[in-house]
Amino acid sequence: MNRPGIKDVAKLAGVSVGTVSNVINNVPTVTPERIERVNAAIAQVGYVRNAAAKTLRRGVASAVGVLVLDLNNPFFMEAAEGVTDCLSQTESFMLLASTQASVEKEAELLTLLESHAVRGVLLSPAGASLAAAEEIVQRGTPVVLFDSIATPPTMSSVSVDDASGAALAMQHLLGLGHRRIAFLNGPEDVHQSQQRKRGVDTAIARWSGKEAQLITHNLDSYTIRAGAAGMTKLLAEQHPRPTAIFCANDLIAIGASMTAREQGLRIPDDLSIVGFDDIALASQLSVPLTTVHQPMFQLGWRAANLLLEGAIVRHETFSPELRVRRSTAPPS
Amino acid sequence: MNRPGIKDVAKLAGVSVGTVSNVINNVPTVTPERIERVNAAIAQVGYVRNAAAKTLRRGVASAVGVLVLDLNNPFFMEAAEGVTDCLSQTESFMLLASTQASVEKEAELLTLLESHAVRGVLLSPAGASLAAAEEIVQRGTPVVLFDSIATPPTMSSVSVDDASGAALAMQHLLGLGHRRIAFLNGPEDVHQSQQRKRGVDTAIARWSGKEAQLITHNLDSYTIRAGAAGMTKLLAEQHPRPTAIFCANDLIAIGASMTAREQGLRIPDDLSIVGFDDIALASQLSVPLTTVHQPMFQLGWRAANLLLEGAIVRHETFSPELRVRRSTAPPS
DNA sequence: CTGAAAGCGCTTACAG
DNA sequence: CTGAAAGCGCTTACAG
Repeated sequence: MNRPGIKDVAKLAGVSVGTVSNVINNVPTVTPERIERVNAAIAQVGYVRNAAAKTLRRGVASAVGVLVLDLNNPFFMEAAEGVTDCLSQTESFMLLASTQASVEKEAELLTLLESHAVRGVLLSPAGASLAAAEEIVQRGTPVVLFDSIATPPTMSSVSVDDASGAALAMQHLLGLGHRRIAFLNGPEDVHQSQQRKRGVDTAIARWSGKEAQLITHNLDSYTIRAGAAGMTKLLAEQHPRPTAIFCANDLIAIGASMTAREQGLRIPDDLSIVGFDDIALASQLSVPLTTVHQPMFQLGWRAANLLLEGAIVRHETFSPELRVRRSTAPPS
Repeated sequence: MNRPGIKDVAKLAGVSVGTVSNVINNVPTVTPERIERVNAAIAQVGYVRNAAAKTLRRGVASAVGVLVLDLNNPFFMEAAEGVTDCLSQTESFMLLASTQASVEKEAELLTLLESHAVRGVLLSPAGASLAAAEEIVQRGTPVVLFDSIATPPTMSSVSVDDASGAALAMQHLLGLGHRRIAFLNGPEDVHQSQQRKRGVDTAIARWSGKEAQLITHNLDSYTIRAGAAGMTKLLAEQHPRPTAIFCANDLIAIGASMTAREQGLRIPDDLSIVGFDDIALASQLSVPLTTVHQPMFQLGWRAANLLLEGAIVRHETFSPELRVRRSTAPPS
C-alpha cells in the first residue's frame, strides 16, 4: 500500500495529472467545477504532495536554513521566531540547526543545506572566516549573515549596533548624575564586547558635564557566575565604590546584582545597574532591570525577508533601545 | 551554469553514473582505483549531491522532524541537543519547528513533515488529542511522543516521572527535618502540575516520622513573577511561616527566593528552597539551587533513538534526580 | 565489479 | 482550458 500520488488523484477525479498539479499550485486557468472535483479526490484518497519530487523538478526547495551558534541561547530563539513569522506568509518554512560555534560543523551544515536546495541560509557565523559560506554562495545558494560584523559584497547582513546601545546605557547613567561608573564587559576577543566598549568610551568622551570616571573589567564569560565574581572583585578593589554599573549583558547584570544584595547594597538606592539584551528574565526580576533591548525578533524577520527578496546585497543595522525600569536611579 | 550533477562527475572520471552513486553511498564493490578517480572528480567539479533526487528515489528522507511547543523553552532546546547528538551518528539530521502550543499549527507542521518524507517525527503534543499525529502514523510516518502522558498503542513515547521527582524533593526536605513545608505549584490544569502534586502528597503520606504540615498554592504560571507573588502571599498569610518551600519549577523558585531575600530572610538559614527542572541558571545563582534534575538531553536522545530503531512501540519513563546544592539545610 | 536503463512523483512547456 | 509527454538527478535491480 503505497502512499497515493498525483496519478491516483487524477484517475479518481477523471482529469490529467497536469490538471491536478495546476489545482495544487493554484494555477488560475482551471475551471471551478474541476477544482472541486480534484479537491474532493485529494481528500478522499488522503493525498499528501511529495515535497522531494516538487523540489527536484523546481530546482529549489521551499525551506530556508537557519544556522545558529547555540539553540539554548534565547536571542537566537527569539530571532528564530521572527524568521518563522516572516516565512509563515509564504509557503516556506525554517530548517533550524546549531553549529555549536564550530567552524567545521558550520561547513558541514552549510553543505547539507545546499544539498537540500534551500532557498537560502541565515547564518550566524562561528568564526571570522566566511570561506564555507562564500563557497555555497558562489554555487548559487544565497546567504544572509546574522549578528555578524562582516559586510562582504556577496552576502546581505543584519546586525545590531552594539556601540550605540552601549552608549545609550552610559548616557542614561551619566544623565542620572552618576560620575563613578563601572563597566563589566564580556571577554575581550568577542566582537560584541569590543563594540560595546567602543560605545561606552564614546559616551564618556562626549559627556560634556563634570568629568566622569570609568572602571572597566573584562569578564571571562557572559554568565551570571562571571557577573557575580566581577562584582565581588569590584567591591573589594574600588573605594569609594562606583554608584552605577553597566553590564555587557543581562546575565552579568543579574550576577552582579545578586552579589551586591548579599553585600547589603540596595538597588537602585545604593547602586544602579544596567544590563544589555533584554532577555525575558530582565523584566521579571524582583527589581526589574533597566537594559538595552535588542530587537531580535525583527532582526530574524528582516533577515528572512532579505533572503526572500533575494537579488541585491544589503547591509542593515538595527538600533537597540534603552528600556528604563527600576534598577536605575540618581546616586544618593 | 547549472550545478554539477552525478553525470558530470561520471563523465570526468570516465565511469558510469551508477559507479559514482556507488562511491557516494560507500557500496563496497567499487575498486579502490575507481573510488579515488571518482572522488577526485567530485572535488574538481564541486559536486554536491541533490538530496531531493535521493529522497524521491529512496522514498524516505534522511531528516527527522522535531515539533516542540516553544523554541524559547530551554527544556526543549536541551532535548533538541540530545536529538542532534543521537542523529549525528547516523546520516540523519533534525528539522526543528515550533507549534507554538497550537493544535492547528501542529497539524499543519505534521503534514509538512510528512510531505517531506521524514523518517519520523518527535512530537511534544500541543493538546490532548493525538488525531493529527495518528493520521500520519496511519499513512506510514512514525511518531514518537515527547514529554506527554499519553501512551497510545501506535506511537512510542518518552517522558519524565514528575510524581517521583516531586516526591524526591519532599523526601529531601522532610529528611532535613522540615515539618512545615509550602508547595508552590504551577497551574492546576497542566498535567505536570497534577503529577507533581501527586508526588508531593505521596511523599507526605509515606512519611513515617513526626507529622508534617503542607501548604499548597497553585500559581497561574511557571514564571519568576508568579513565584515572587506566591511567596509574598505565603509570608503574609502563614504564621508561623514555613521553614521550607518546594517550587514546581526553577523559575518559581527564583522568584520566591528573591522575595524572601527582600523580606530579610536568608537562604538556606531561614528558609530552604527546592526547585524543579535544573535549568542552567539554577546552578549559577548566588546561592546555587537544590532542584530536581530532568534528563532532557537523554530524553531527546532516546526519543530520536526509538525513532531510528523503528518497529516496536515502546513507552519509556525517565527518573528525575535530586541535585542537592546550597539552598537547602536543616531548619534552624 | 561495472554499465545501461528504468523509474521515483512531480512540474512545465507544448500542442490542440 | 486541458492533456500527453519530457525530464529534474538520483538509486537500484538487472544483465554481462
